[in-house]
Amino acid sequence: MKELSKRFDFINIDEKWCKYWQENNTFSAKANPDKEPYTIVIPPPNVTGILHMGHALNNTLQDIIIRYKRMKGFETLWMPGTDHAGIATQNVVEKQLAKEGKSRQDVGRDAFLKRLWEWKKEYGNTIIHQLKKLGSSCDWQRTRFTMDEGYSEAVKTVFIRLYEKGLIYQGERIINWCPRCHTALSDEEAEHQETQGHLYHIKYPYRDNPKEHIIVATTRPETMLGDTAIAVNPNDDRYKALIGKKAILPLIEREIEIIADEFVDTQFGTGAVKVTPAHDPNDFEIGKRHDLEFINVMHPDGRINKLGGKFNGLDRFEARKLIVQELKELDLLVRIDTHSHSVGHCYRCSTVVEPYLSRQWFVKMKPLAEPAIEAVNNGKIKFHPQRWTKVYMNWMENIRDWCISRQIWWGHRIPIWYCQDCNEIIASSQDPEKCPKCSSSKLRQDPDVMDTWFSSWLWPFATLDWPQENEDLKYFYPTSSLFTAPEIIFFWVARMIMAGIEFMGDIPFSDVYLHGTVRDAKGRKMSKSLGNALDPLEIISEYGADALRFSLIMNSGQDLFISKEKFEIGRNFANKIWNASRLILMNAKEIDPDFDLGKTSASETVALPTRWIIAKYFETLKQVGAAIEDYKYSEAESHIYEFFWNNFCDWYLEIIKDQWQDTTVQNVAVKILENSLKFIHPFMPFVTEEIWSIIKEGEDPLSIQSWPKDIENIDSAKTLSSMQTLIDLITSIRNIRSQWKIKPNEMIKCILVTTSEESIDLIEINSSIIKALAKAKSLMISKELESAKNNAVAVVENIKCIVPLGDLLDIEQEKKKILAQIEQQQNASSSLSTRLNNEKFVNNAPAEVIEKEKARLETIDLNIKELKDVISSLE
RNA sequence: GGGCGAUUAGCUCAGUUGGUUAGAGCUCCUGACUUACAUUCAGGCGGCCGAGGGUUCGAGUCCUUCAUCGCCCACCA
Repeated sequence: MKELSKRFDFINIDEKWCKYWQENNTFSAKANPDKEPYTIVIPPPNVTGILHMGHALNNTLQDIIIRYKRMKGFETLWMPGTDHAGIATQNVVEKQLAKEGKSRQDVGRDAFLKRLWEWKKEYGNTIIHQLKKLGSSCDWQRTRFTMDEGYSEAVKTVFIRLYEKGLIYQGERIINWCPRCHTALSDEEAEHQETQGHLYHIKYPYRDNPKEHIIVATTRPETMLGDTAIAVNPNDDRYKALIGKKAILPLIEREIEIIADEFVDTQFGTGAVKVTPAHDPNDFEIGKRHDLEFINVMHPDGRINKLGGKFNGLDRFEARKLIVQELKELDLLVRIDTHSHSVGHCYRCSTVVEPYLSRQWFVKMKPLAEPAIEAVNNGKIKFHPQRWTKVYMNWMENIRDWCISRQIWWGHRIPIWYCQDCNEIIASSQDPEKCPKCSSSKLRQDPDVMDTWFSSWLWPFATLDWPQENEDLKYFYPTSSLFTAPEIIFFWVARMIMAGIEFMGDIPFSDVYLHGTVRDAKGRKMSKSLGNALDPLEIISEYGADALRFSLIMNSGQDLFISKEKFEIGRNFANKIWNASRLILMNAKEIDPDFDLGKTSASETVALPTRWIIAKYFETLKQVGAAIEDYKYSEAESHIYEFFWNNFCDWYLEIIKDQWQDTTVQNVAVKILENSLKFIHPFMPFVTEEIWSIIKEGEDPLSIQSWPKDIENIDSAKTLSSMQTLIDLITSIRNIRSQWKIKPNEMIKCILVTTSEESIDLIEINSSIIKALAKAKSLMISKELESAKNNAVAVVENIKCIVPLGDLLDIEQEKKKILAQIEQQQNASSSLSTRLNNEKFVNNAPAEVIEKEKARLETIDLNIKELKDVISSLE
């Protein structure tokens, strides 16, 4: 067997295996009738994306389960890909153009799109490369993009089907408009932030009595240019008499009516509201109810248009300033209150969103939502942790129609054409040549593209070439589980469920795992603008990909609070694995490839520590498997960490340190190492793959090895408890040694207080034994407790306490300590016996609890007796 | 305003259906250069389990009220 290098060189090892897995297509998946499929689709990162901690966490989780299932014998497909991310991507290229002093309109749609595709070709794979560095075991040959040709086919097909079903309609609405991106945003895309603004109180004079006025309050004075009414609550006594009266809109001098509407809150502001139906969603509703005029005073870029009179051409915020100033001069401004309210911001560029009247395409969601609610209600789809079910339900039950048109160029174009001659609307998945009604060839395609999510919601089946039918689609759909962040339950998860049921007739996945948000140590979201983002790639180069993965998962209960030091735990653990392997490889020379751990553990002739570590190993194997199946990854890691480090390295490898000549010991160490590598592999693929390749030179890579076999009913209770006794014994001896700073070469005397008749033995422990103890656990070299009899210490299985004597011991102080202990134990004893004499307890508590309590009482009483003996012996 | 979650050691978190003396890791402190590993080893300190009330033989765990924090949704003229 080869040896391991002294240093764990993760940089080269990461790179080596990353390359190997790709060149050999280790993770390619095919429909295979002999195996059960296990499929995951990646939440497609934005094509503009660069790897951040959220991706790292998300993909590590997926990789753990997919590697685990692969080793468990499933035909695993992890489908990778990227999302075309409409606005984000368009932004990137628009920025490029801006540097050249051009806008997208300057270059024109076709040329602009061409540049976008060029950009995509050049830079669009960045995130994919980064995901590979993480160790993600995707089937990379299948990498898909939401604007692939076939994928576009799926998007169009879906649009047409919904259109023909009557679920797609066009309508005028106040939508969230980003004046910078020039596009509509869905409600989910408008991020509301609490903002310190102002509430302006403005006088609107009455037409018939210009000296009197009604005062309205507004946060956006510039919208007054489009006011077409003033509304008051019909039950508001202050204003009842005014209903139906006319007022004059200042600055514009338009005559507007005072109307009554229940919507108005009498408590807020002045109780009178200016109504701007074209610029506010509520006013829009009021406008419809009262049949008001809709006056749009703004250009799509946020500048005031010619309906704004002399403010024509000014930016909305510029106009606000001027309007306020002018009102002041006219003595129409009563006062300005500071007012905190939440303002929508574009989720892409953070520009303040403008509620804007425009014509958009919508999908009716209710009919799609119903079966999707049912699928979760009847348990076909499960959320982990379960509490997210409520969040999903809450949204689905109050679902609103989905605005799917976007006024940008990068995306799937809406497959709708308008006939210039007869105004017919044509929906078609093929580009139509003439109007089916009037045969005119003057057709114009709708300029808008679809919301990016309108393609992502098809991801689980469109990536498998739907609407084409093929073997892969049949075999791998529905997928198994989905891993994503809770933020996109509405955007994506819910919509995928609806699409899956609607178009495939089956749910898209059965389990949804929602992981936490990665935050910095102070609990803030990691973001570039805050400058608190930790770059996963930096961590990879500094600590290794395995360290990144292991540490992230270790912290992944709920939200993760991450700082750089947290990655040390993973780095240290990888290093530990490396060094333990190195030690074993240096010493194990006679290896039997068919060595059977199960049989060895059952053999009484095998030394206790060996039987113990085997039992621990099987216990851990079970725990790790169960935890993964149960989506409890950090728990799985704790079991691994505890076993490998605290049991295997700290105890077993120490115990066998001078027994390497024993072939059983060699084989056990190697076998346990090999199998541990297997169950560590999903968490830390690189270091385990490397060590495996050295131990098992010439064999298949670890990634496609099978998961270790479990054995049923290993009876290890006795082994575990004997070993525990031994560990306790050694630990207490060690403690005493360190407590009184006894040096190994000193002769000391100890009293061993035992439960045997001799009760108190004065035993001399010579320096060689102390030295042995100091060498950590060497007592256990002896195969059995009995055979260690001559060693004087291990003779006594029931040692309760050990008290050293001699010059080093302050007897008075020791006595005090023991007396305190006695008191404590006596208290425990009396409260316990009260409890055991309580009828209700005896009648109600389960038998085993009572037994335990009785045993505990006995032990305590025994302890008291022994402590008293110690006291008397000291005197 | 509606919903969800959290509160356990200085910090970050575990803690099964209520059942021994509430556990880890990090930090801090004390020791050890023991040839796989100082990215190490052996120890120690540190807890009225957010507050009050209730159910129970028994509550970190169940119920209730309150407090503080976080997240999501809606509204905010």
